[in-house]
Amino acid sequence: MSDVSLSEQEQIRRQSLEELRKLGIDPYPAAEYKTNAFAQDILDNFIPEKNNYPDVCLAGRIMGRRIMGNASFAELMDSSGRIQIYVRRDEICPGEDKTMYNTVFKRLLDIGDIIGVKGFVFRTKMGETTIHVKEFTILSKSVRPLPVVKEKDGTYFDAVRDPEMRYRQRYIDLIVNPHVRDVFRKRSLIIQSMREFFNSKGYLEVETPILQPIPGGAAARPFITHHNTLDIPLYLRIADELYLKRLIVGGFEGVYEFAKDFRNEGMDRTHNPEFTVMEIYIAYKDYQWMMEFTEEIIKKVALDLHGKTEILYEGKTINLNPPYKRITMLDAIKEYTGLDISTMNENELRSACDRLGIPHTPSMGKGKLIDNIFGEKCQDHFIQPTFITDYPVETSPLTKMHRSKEGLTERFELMINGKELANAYSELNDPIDQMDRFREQLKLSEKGDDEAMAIDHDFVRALEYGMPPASGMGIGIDRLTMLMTDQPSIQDVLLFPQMKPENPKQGAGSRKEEFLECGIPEEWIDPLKNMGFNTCSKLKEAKAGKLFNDMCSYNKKNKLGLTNPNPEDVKKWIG
RNA sequence: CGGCCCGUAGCUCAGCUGGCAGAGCACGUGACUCUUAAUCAUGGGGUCGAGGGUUCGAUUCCCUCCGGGCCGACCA
Repeated sequence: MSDVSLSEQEQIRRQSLEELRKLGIDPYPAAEYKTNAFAQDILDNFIPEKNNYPDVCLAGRIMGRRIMGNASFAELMDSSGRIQIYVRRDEICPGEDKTMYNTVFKRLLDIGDIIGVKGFVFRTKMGETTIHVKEFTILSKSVRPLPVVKEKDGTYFDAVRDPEMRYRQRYIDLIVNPHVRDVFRKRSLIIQSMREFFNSKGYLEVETPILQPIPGGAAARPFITHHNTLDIPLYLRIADELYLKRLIVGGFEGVYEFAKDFRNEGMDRTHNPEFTVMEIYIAYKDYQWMMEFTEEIIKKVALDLHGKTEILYEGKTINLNPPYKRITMLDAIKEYTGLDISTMNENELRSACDRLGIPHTPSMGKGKLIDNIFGEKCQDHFIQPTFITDYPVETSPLTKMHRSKEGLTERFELMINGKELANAYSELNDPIDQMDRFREQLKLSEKGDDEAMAIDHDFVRALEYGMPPASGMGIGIDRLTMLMTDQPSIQDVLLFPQMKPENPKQGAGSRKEEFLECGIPEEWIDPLKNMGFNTCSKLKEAKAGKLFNDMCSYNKKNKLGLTNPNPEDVKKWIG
């Protein structure tokens, strides 16, 4: 019984599956398979003179085969890497019955199957460390052919590069592009390195709500959802800042969270709707202290990952060794535009934007205009790590006013490779000022800024009880990972980046019942769909004679063994 | 949201100004007991992203749609 919607290769593999079962071999055994070695360990540590791997057992996926008759080589890939195995007929099958080799190994196994092998390690004439297999076990049969990627001297042939396949079917990407697994191991290491550092300082890792009644802590459009029992809207968090600061009010010295945040905005090379941010808040510190702390974090991550602070990103050498350059936002603008905007009012800023050719809208306040000038004219210049400090109050509603500079706040962003990597402040802990700032946001919102923050009354209430002076900082983990692993796109550092839903290969088509109502035998429904008649109405457009002929030849060609319809019935279906 | 490019066998990709849909790998069959992008022989495999239009004839030209990429806009 063959299914014509499957490709030839898939059908053959399903047949192999049946043959294995007939031979009494379970293609998906339940039992634990105890291994005692990994491929990479063997490759690294095997010494032929010592014969130090006389009895190994390992499991993995078959990635390539070279069958020469009564002996074969194959590539086995486990979580650590690839190793060659050597299988000889008369050792797999010591007796008269050569089925295990001739039939099972040579014919019924395929690239992609997962097997376990037992044997000893040796080195071939060609000098390759290889497992001489004495016994193998099928652990999982693959019924869908894997893309075959071959490699010689570091050059890959037919590598899967199609981004759509790589991101939609990440499992394939991980199987056939070994360096991809490395990227995600490094991502894990980065997080581990930071967590270690924070824990060593005694800071507490916490978890705060993802579903929030008021999405606060950042300027962004949220995702909205609905809670049925409470019958209220809830928002997926855009930041965890306001909750973490409540915990500082609560008396913790330092709290941090690796948080998934969600922003309902555009997607591109550096933006995914859900992304990971590490936010940390520490009592009795200010943003000056936080700059040094941030330098330490970045340096430690670089050292833990690469053993050095010089990294290469898109061909550019970036030195992450502190101290990093510091420049105020106003000085940066002065340096790259020649304009001193420190005394300009909103109208003067608008004409400055016009002169610089920077677009702006009436809904933009003073802060956004300054931010725009910086973003357009300055940001790209900061390739080496640079702290941009002292942001205008209008774009920093949660930041303490600058201790000495009017209209500015104690805030910095860390720029690396022209991109914002971290954002930090001396946290605003004056509840009256905070309430005023929220009200300013409300005005912006009325002006048409749909990203202005909503007032979080409970957060203000918390501040009213008194929050110690504190400094907080957020690092984009995805962007940090891109930087540290030299990946060009955020999709390359997210295991499952957001994609539009995939188109079903052939539209849903009419339901089975509709075909049955037309009088079409059940066994013919799928074949008809495969012939292109997805819907009953489409079928009715066909000519009866041609349809009858097509069905008979389709039946014959695909060896379906169905009863051919008779021409009279076909006429009736079409009506 | 706009501009440019892409979608052909399981995978990587050819396919010219419109004329029977191709290659390599993979797969099937046969040979081969240290190969390594194994080799040799031989065979099968396609809704050319979907729908419509022009045409005697469309993978090719035109339109619409779907999916993807790059650049820009919006946005951190």
